Amino acid sequence: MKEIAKAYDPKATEDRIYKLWEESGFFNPDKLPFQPAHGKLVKKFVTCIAPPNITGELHMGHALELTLQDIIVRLKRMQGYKTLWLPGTDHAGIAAQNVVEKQLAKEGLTRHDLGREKFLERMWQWKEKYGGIILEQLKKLGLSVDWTRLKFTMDLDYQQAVKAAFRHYWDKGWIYQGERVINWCPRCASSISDLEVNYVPEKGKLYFIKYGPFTLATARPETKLGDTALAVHPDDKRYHAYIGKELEIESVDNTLPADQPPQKKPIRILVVADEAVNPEFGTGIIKVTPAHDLTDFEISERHHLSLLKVIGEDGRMNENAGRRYQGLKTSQAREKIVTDLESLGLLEKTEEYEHNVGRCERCNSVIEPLPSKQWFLKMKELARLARQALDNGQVRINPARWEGPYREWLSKVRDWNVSRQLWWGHKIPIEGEEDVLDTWFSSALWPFAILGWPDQAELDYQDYYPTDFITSDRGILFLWQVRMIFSGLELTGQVPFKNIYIHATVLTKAGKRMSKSLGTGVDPIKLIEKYGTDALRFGLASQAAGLQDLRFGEDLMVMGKKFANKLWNISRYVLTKLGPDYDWRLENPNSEIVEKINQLAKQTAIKIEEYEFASAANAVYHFIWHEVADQYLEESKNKDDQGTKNTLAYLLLTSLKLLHPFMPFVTEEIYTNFLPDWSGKKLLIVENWPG
RNA sequence: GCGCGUUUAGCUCAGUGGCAGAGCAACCGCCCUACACGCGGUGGGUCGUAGGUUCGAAUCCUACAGCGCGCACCA
Repeated sequence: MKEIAKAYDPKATEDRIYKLWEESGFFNPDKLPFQPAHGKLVKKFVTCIAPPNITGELHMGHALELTLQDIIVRLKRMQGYKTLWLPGTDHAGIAAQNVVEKQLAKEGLTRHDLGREKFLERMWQWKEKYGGIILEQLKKLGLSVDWTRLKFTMDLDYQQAVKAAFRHYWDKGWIYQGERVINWCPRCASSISDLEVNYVPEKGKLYFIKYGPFTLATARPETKLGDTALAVHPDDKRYHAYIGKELEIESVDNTLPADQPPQKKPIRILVVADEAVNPEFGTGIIKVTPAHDLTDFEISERHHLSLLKVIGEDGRMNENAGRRYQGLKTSQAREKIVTDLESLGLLEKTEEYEHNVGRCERCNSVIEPLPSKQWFLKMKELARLARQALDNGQVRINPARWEGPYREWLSKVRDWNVSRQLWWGHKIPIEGEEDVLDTWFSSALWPFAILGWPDQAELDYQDYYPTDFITSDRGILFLWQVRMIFSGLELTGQVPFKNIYIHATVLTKAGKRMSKSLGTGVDPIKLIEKYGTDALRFGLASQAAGLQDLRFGEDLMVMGKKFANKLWNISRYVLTKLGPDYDWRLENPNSEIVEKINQLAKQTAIKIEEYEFASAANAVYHFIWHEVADQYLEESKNKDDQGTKNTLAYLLLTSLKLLHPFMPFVTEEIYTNFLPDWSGKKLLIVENWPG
């Protein structure tokens, strides 16, 4: 028997043990010592690594998510399931491109200076470097993923999947090109998704402008130049007489040069009735600027109004704004037109006002809604499929409270703008088309694209699709999970996974969001260096209770570290007590505490499967520490009979198994390196789950 | 505006109808040959507020408040 150190040392252990697992091949389900002949279901797990962030480092949210997933994966493997967890990275279109563009900016360059080809080379270099760092960090977390199947969303075979999916939608007639109002980021020079716009409250002004007989309130007077109608609520009696009429009103003459004094100009404008107008707000009448407001655009579609684009994709007023305003930034144009209206007596008053301004999630620029020629995917049928999957129980969301938002999102979803004016991504597979697809279009194919789809004869696809489970942060339920569900249903005829677990959000001790830019981020790798991976994993799991967000403090790490050490010393004691000649080939001994730990094993498995991680972790902690160590071990000190020895051996072995999903390193280290060899001993990672 | 979550010991949180719990922190005593990353012990809570249901409420219902979040609006 080897000499066992007095304290557990994660640093001397973790990398060595991880290598042992990798060399064993057991992360690969096809190489497991058991194959599914023994009648159990083939069980699969598939996940994607969330897109790398700016620095390419994992954050605490990843650490929690991946730990919980690995707990389930390891449990399932020990239960004898053929278990696959396939690692990979996402090319993260706009986010990744922005990072590299920022790098370039430091060198005084833009992507246009490099040209498309050179720029993409830079992107690939960046991907190799930071994608690689992320993958190393996954190993540090101890994740039991199958590295032989590593995927990237721009691998060649993945590109084939993207093309096949696009082709499928195209053949169905669901892809169309349209000049529609979308969220435009002038800095990224691309359309962005509704979900990537952050609305932040900002102080602004509300301008009350005279429109003939009415006074209208607007926060964006410069869009007045793009007005094509006025709108009131159909039930608003105040304005019944005007509905359907075309009014002649005074406006500002935008054809004059900027340096001349402003003059009035008569314009004609139609009044329409539309439900979208809130009669309570302001004067109950709105100006309709279809080109630069999403709501207005929808009103214009209902009433077949024309669309006048006055703001260009560079965020400046264009030729339609008239030569008086052309070329000005929207903020400058706003000042100018307010001054003009004021001197013409068309501005009634100005009020201070707090409203929400849409900003680009990636670069914080103010979003300009504007009409743009983009590719769209019709969502009606896809949304129906996704809703149906939840209704008929094909897919379950846990905690169930997320079902409401899921349904709500689907009921309101607009057609999906799938084109992006970026360089980094999947090119839209249409002749002569320069744009790329929204990152989420390819991410939506992940569970089946990684298994060989569209080639349905592919063995992995046949063996491992559909998958069973995915876990995720709440933030990407709509961006990702919903889209995987409808893509899976439409393209493969099956839900891509049966269960979604939405885990808690990791907050700072003060209850704030963890964010690198706010300086409230915590680096899990640093915690691992300080406390060990097992401590981090156990600390997180012991607080992962589902509904409640997790306020993170290092005391959790302390608890985990102490517990790993406690287990280590329980092992030292038991091994010393049993001595080198003890015969480990034994059946379950009969005793009360053996009954109890077997029960605990059953309960623990059930709790993990029901995502009761904290409850599972704490029950195991309490039992091992207080019942096994404080009571049984203490009592055993005065005993020397065979029954006690057998019980001690069984308790140790079972404790290692129970804790292995939570604390894989210390348990495997004790099992493989300190337990004597006996027939039937293998790696703990593929030991059978007790009970 | 609509909705969701949350409020329990100094801190972070379990506990979902039957005597208030854990970890950390605090205090007292212990290096007892597995572990001082430990052992034994102590103190500490009107379970957010008000009402209701019940033999019995931290737990179920209603209202209110604080904190957090989602969706919508954002003219």
